[in-house]
Amino acid sequence: MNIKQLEIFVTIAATGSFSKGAEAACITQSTASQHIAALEDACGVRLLDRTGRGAVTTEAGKIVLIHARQVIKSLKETEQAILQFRQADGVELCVGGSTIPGTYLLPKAIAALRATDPGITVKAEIGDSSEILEKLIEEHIEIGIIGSTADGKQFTTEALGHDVILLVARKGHHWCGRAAVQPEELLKEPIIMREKGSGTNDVVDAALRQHGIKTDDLMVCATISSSEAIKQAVLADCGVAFISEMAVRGELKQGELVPINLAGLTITRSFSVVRRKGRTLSPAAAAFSLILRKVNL
Amino acid sequence: MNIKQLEIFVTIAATGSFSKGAEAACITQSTASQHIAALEDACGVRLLDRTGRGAVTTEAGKIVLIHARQVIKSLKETEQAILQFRQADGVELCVGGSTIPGTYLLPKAIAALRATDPGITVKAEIGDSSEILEKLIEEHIEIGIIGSTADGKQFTTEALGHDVILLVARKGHHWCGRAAVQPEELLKEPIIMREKGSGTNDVVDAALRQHGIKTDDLMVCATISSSEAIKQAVLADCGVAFISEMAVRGELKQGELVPINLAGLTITRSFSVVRRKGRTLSPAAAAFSLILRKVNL
DNA sequence: TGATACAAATTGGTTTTACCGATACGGAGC
DNA sequence: GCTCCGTATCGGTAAAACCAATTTGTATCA
Repeated sequence: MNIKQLEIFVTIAATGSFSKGAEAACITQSTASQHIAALEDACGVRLLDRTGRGAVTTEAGKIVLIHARQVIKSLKETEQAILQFRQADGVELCVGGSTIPGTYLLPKAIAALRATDPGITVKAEIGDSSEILEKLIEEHIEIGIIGSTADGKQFTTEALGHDVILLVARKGHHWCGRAAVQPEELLKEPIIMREKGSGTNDVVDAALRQHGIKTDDLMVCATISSSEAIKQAVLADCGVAFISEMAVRGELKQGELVPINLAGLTITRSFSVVRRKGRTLSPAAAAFSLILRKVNL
Repeated sequence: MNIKQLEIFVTIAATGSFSKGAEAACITQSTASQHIAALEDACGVRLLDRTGRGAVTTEAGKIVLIHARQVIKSLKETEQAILQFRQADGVELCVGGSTIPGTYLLPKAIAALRATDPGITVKAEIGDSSEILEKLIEEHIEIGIIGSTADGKQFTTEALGHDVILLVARKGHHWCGRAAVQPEELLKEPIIMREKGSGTNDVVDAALRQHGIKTDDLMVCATISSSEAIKQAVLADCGVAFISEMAVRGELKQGELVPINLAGLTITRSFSVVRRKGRTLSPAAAAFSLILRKVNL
C-alpha cells in the first residue's frame, strides 16, 4: 500500500471511472487499473465494483476512501509545513543572548527581523554566557549572542562588534573629577560585581589580572546577576562597578553616573554570534544571523 | 516524498544514526542514505545533520518528523480499518426487509449473526418491497429480503423459502365452518388490503386475477400498510384479509382467527434475498447472507 | 438476438526506480 | 598522522512503474 495507489484510488472514486480518474491523475487507464489491482491485493478485498459504465466504491472501498483521504491530507500538511518553514512563515525562532547583548542588542535585532519577516515569532532567552551556551547544547535555542568567547570544538562563533566596559561611580563620588585612578586603588573601594560565569566578569577579571589585581581581593560589597540591578546599586551609592557602556549610556548622559578613568586600563570585549558547530541553521535563524550583523553596524 | 522515505527518516531520527536506523528498517545503510537524500531533495532542506557520530534532526527535520509520524499513523489506521472490516469486526451491516420477512425472518437471522459474529452491529430497515429495493439502489442497505421478485437487470435475487398467504376471518365470521368459499364471493365481502407496492398485495393481486377477479373490484374497507395493524383490524371484525401465515400463526393456534379456504386458490410466495447486481458484498453481508439460508431451513 | 459502443483488464516491452555490495570520503579520537 | 566509525557514492542487478496496443466484458441499441 503506497501513496500513489491511494491517490489514484481517491480520484477514481471521485470521478466514478478508471479512465476519468487516470486522466485526472495524468496517467493511463492501464496504469490506474494496475494500481487499483495492487491496492486491492494489498487490502485483500475488492474496493471498486466495475459496473460496465465506470466503477463505484464497495463497502470496503468507502472505508479505505475515508482513511486514504486522511493519509493524503497528512502528507499535504507535511509538505505545507516544510514550505512554511522554508519561507520562515509561522515558525518560532529560539534565540538567546547573554545579559548585555541580550538586553541591548537582541531587542533591536528582533525588531529588525520582524520588520522583514513578520511570519517569524521570536522566543528570546536571556541568561549569562554560560547559560546561553548550555541552552545551545540542549537545543533550546539555535543561535546566541554572548559577550565572551566559546569553545571552538563545540561551537561556531562569529565576531559581531564590541563594547566598552566602564568603571562607573555615582555623581559626587570621591573619585569624580580625578583625571585617573590607579588600578590598585580599587582594592580599597567598595565594588559591585557580576557573578562568575558572566561575560562581563570574565573580561574584567582578565583585564585586572594583567595589572596584578585578583578580583578575589577586591572589596566586593555585592554580587548581582543583573546589570540593571547593579546600575541601581551604584546609583544608590553602594559602591562602584564595572558596567557595559551600553547599559549606562543614558545615566552617563544625564550625569547621574560618572565614568572613572583607570590609568592604563581600557576594558573592551567583543560580542560573538555563537551556534553549535556542524549544525544547519533554520532559514529563520539564518535570516536572524544576517540581520544581527547589519543591526550592529 | 513517499511513505518509505518517511518511515526510514523516522527510524533514523529515533535511533540517531543512519546505519542503526537502516538496520531497524531492514535495509542497508546505503539505501537509507539514498532515501534520506531523496527526501531532503524533495523538501529542499537538510533534515539531518551528520555529526560524525551519527545524525541529529535539524529544525526542519523536527517539523518533518512530527508530520511524518502522523502520515504513518494514518496509514496504519487505514490498514487496521481494512483488517477490522475483513474480520467483520466493529462494522455496521445495513440490511432491509419487507414487512413480512422483515418482521418474522430478519430478527432470527440477526440474532444468529450476532451469535457467530458479535463484532457486527446490524441496522435493519423495514419497509414494503418497493421501498427496500429503493434503499438498495440508494445504497442505504447492502442486502434485503423481500416477499416478491425483483428486476433481474438491477438486482441479484436468491430464493430463500416460501410463505403461504391465507385469507383469514375473525372467529364467528359467517364464513367460518364452511368447507370452501368461492372466489367470487370475495366481491361482496368487506376486506382489508395491504397497500400497492407491497409483496403481499402483488401476489394476492396476481392470484385473484387468475380467477378473473380484479382487486379494484373488491369491497376494500381499509388499506393498511402494516400486517400487524391489518391483523388487529380483522380481530376487530372490520372484515376479512389476506395475511401471511407467519403473521397470524399465534392467533390461528388460539382460534381467534380462522383460515378461510378459497376454492381452488392457494396463494404462496417465495422470499428472496436481494442485492444489487454486480456489487461485491462486504464480508459482514456475505456472512449474513449465509446465515439467512441456514435460519430458514 | 446480434451489432455496437464503451469501460476495464491484460499483454509485451521500455524506462525508471529500489536495492545491494563494495568502496570512497570525512570527521572524531588516540 | 593513524585508526575507527559513520555516511556518501558508485556500479550493477532485480523489480516496478509505466505506456501503447489489444483483449475481454458489459450494457445499449437496432
